Amino acid sequence: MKRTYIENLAEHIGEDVTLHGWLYNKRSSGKIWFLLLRDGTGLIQCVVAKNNVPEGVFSDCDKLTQESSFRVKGKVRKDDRAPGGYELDVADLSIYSISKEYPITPKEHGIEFLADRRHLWLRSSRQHAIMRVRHRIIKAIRDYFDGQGFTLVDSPILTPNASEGTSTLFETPYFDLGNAYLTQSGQLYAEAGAMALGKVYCFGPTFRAEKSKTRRHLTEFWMVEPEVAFNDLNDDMDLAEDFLEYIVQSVLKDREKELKVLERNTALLQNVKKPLPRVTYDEAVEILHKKGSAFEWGNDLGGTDETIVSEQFDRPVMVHHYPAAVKAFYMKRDPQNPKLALAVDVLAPEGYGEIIGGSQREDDFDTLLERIKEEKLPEAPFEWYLDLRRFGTVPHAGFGLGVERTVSWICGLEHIRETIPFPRMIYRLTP
RNA sequence: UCCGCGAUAGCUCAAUGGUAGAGCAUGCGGCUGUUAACCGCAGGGUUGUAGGUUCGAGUCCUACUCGCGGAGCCA
Repeated sequence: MKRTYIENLAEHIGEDVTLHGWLYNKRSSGKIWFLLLRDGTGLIQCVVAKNNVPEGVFSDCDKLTQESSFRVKGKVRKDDRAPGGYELDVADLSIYSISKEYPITPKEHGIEFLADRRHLWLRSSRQHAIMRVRHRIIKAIRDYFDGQGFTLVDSPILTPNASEGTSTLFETPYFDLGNAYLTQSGQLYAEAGAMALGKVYCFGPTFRAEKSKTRRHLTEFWMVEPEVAFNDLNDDMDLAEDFLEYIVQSVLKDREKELKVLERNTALLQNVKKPLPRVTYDEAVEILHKKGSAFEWGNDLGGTDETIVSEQFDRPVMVHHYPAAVKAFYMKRDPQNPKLALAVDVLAPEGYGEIIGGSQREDDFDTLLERIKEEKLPEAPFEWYLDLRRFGTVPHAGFGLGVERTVSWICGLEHIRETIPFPRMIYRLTP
């Protein structure tokens, strides 16, 4: 008999099917077993009545422990008592493997215990839902750019230098060429791509060796970075808001069930539509002062400041024209006011903070060289980057979206460590 | 790096300085509609480590280890 998946059972009502999976939980009542089967696509309760199955099958049910694997044959029945709406009346069952003392019980566990068993924790319904949302977000990202005529130009992971100079990077010996560093951003390479192909994006893992110890940080995370030749800051913001709307609406449309498992208030996500509010850094500082903050002009917005600003809006807010001093060397200064950078951060609502950071890039050779010197960066590794300004430089802009922060926000999670299958944090390298 | 909190059964947690306990999980028994099922019985402990105070320390003190949360940095 051909295999059927739980997510497709609606098409098989009244039919005999064979399901393969793992035991999520079971209950018994003397001469009847209720086996909750998990197959990766969903959950279904299988009902085993002693009188309806061959000799031996009923006693096999007794041997099944949590996460034991088995296959089961039976008839699909619609049942309003079942959480999924369907049940399976079992005619036969055979065991693949008996699981011995599965550590993650259907009770509460501490975070360290679960993190140590991340490889098993992924089987639980909450983690299952998060991974499904994550996948849909990544698909939306690719669909969006592919559908807009962007070309994927992946940046290298091993790089000779820091792209922004400030962060602490992971270092590794590289043959006779000294040390290589794990990339913290593909942006500089994406700029080269944009000059070659016009509209590009890179999408891959990035690494930060900073000892950040918060619910918003990982040492290894995924970032998607579009870069567009001839775009200015306003074009950049237009792209960011259109992109974000597409991602959120795609998830709402295709992952309703998963968001329900996560008990996410989707009303707040429905709001994520164009246009997103745009405020200047100056206006953001005004908001902070109005709310009683002692924030000083010239500083970067901290986590708490971001939360106060984003609380004033019912959807993500774009903060632009930051003080140049707190932003990276490659960001273009505002011609109207050289103290400001043509930069934008998109802050997610509900305290989730910065999910996008972007800017128009410095396209003038002399100015860019000056910035590199100001930041005391070594010039040699940036020679290729300066070439982009030597040979047909044009205005261009782009941004980076942090995938895990986006997943965390859309799922409404407490901590970013649940957004990636195997999180890497300052004190966690395993499993 | 700095500040705060924590570590007791496999797990989640209780225990006024005076005999270390419960629920879940595990094992055995009962139940033909259970929904983190329920009922009965049983096994399960070097209280993170090392010192100290005390007649007596899970509890008080010191140091260390590990973890959690926050700051800084950032997506």
